[in-house]
Amino acid sequence: MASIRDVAKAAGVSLGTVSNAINRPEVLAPLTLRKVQKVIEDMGFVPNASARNLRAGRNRVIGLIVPDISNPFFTALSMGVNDAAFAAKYVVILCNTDESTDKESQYLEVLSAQNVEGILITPARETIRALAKVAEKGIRLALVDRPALGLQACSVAVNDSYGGSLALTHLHELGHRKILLLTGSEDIPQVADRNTGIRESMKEISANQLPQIVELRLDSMSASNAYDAMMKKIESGVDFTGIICGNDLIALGAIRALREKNIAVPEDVSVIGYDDIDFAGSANVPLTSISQPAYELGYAAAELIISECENPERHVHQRIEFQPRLVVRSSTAPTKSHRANLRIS
Amino acid sequence: MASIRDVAKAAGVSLGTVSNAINRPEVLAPLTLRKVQKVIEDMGFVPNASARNLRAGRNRVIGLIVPDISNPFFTALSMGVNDAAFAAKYVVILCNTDESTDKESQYLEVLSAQNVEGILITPARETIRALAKVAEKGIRLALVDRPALGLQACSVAVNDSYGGSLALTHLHELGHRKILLLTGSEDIPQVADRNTGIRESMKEISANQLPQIVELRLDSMSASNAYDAMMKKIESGVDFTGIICGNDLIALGAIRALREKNIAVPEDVSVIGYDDIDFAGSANVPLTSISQPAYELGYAAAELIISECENPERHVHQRIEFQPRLVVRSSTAPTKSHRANLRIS
DNA sequence: GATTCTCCTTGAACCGTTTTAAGCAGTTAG
DNA sequence: CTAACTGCTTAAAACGGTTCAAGGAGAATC
Repeated sequence: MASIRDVAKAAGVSLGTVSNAINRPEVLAPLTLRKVQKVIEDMGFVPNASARNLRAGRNRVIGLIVPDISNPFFTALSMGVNDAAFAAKYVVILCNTDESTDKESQYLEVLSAQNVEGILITPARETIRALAKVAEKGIRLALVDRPALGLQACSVAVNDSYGGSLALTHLHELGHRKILLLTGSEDIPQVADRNTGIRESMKEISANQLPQIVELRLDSMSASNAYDAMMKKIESGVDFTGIICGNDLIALGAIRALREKNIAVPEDVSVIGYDDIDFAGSANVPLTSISQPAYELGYAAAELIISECENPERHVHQRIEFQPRLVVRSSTAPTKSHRANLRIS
Repeated sequence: MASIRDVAKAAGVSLGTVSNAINRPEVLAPLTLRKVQKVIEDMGFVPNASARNLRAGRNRVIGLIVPDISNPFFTALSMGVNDAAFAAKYVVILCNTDESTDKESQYLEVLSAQNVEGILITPARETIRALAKVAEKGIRLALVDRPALGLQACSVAVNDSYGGSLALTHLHELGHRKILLLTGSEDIPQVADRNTGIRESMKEISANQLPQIVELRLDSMSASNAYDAMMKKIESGVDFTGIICGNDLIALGAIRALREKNIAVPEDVSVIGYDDIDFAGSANVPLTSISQPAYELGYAAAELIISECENPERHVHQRIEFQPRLVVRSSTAPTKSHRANLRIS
């Protein structure tokens, strides 16, 4: 491996001059510059990042910690992060926690040992303490899809409360009065926020139209888990006409269970997902969902943290909020009685 | 940020002793060891990875370069890599090339500047030269889903030729004699290998049953691209009863186009995908597909390269090959004439 | 009591950069 | 003619670890 010394020797200049050729070409005499550049080119010299980082205290690496990369929402998000990082010549270490707080804190430690410049994280649960510890070490943080809750950090999020409200309002307008909420643990802030949104929009509904809501919490927000839970639920009776799901994967799992039990979607039961993943449109029953700009979320978050890294003193923490959007497809429909009512009126 | 010198001073020992406490605890007197460990604990000291790497030439980082992380096949693969790396206390830098050779070589350079210990790559096209250059710099390589072609490197792959053969044989057995091959550029080795497999199994078919194959090559193996191409193709006439797709996303895009043109799948046209992504089962028309053990592929590849990094002298390059598997769902069916024949006989 | 052996600990060299103060040659100003 | 300045280049000091030869203190051997 060629080092800067080898280049210097080959070019007949001092090592400092080579360094200048790389980092501050403007201070060199044009002739020297060209000579050195040629040698660099010829030898295929690439500066050693570790040495560089050691000296400069920077390494152009950021970490991204997500709960489940196989969830297309996070895949899209991570692509946004990667692209923004690439554009700024940064590199991303991807960490997948499987929604385990244990793995999350282990990754936090690994990343801090790696001396990454910043960490983008979608905390699985309440892990403020572990985060605060990392922040103490001078590693910059940005929270993705989650408010900064007292931490000195940027955050990028989707207005989940509004998203929950969108879902409920949609089902309500279609006449649904018995709604199943199929979601994850309330420890997950997004889940909690959406529930808040749902409750808030309940307040705006007149008492005689008030829907009744039953909650079913899943340990893990995966399709297979949702399928299992749903199968059980159906066996113990279908006392709902609409389902609001914590994400699209849950919705897909639920729909699979409903179909197997010969319950038609959306004729018998309407299902609404969340995230609007790429597949939502080409699913079995094309999914009505709440669309979140996942890629943009990731891109914005990466830009934020990189700008903080590049310019720490000028940086002010900020919160960027994206608005979710209702995408109506075929998995939701008016209830039978609602259709009848419409016909009458 | 505390350095090893601060720890040494606080513990009243030399800096070398602290280093030993961290890396070779067995050489220290138990008393000294405990004393130093306590100080490390108290100060929350974390060794600087750059300095460590600079000196030791190791950093427990590997790079993973994939053409399209939003493709669930690669998402699963990357989870396998991540999990294997995590288990070995390694960390993964994920690079997504969008199938661009340009981006690929840029990432190769970035990773080599970062001094990663190894690179796992699924080359988008023929990029042996760029790879050889990296290998020259002493960075270990392993090829994923692709043979090592003359490079001194491990490789992990699925028997693509057999996969192609599976697909063709399946359609052939269902009576299909006019088959559309909807795939990516033949520059992509996987594509080429599957085509080879298809050709080989053609040889085993008696001449009077020989299917006729038309190829349609896509620039990019995405659903939307397949949709567009398929729409055009249909408009110029449907002279096929079966489609073999380069991957499941292509299959989904194609099916969407077929449905929009009121061509029933599988009644009018059978479609077979490749990869058997999670979503294949809950698609619009549950997809018949060739299943590849993506997660295992990634896991095996990461284990291979990590073992090479840990034990370079004892390591011998090897090639692990997984076998694909046909998963029959609802997107393929016998042709009408084949059904008639069956009834007669 | 001197010599050898063990077991720990230490000091110093080194990894490959960036950075800064100093040096040098030629120009300009006084 | 000297002094100050300009424009480049250079040597040397970090950065924070790892590693290894060498040293020191006891214990064991002769």
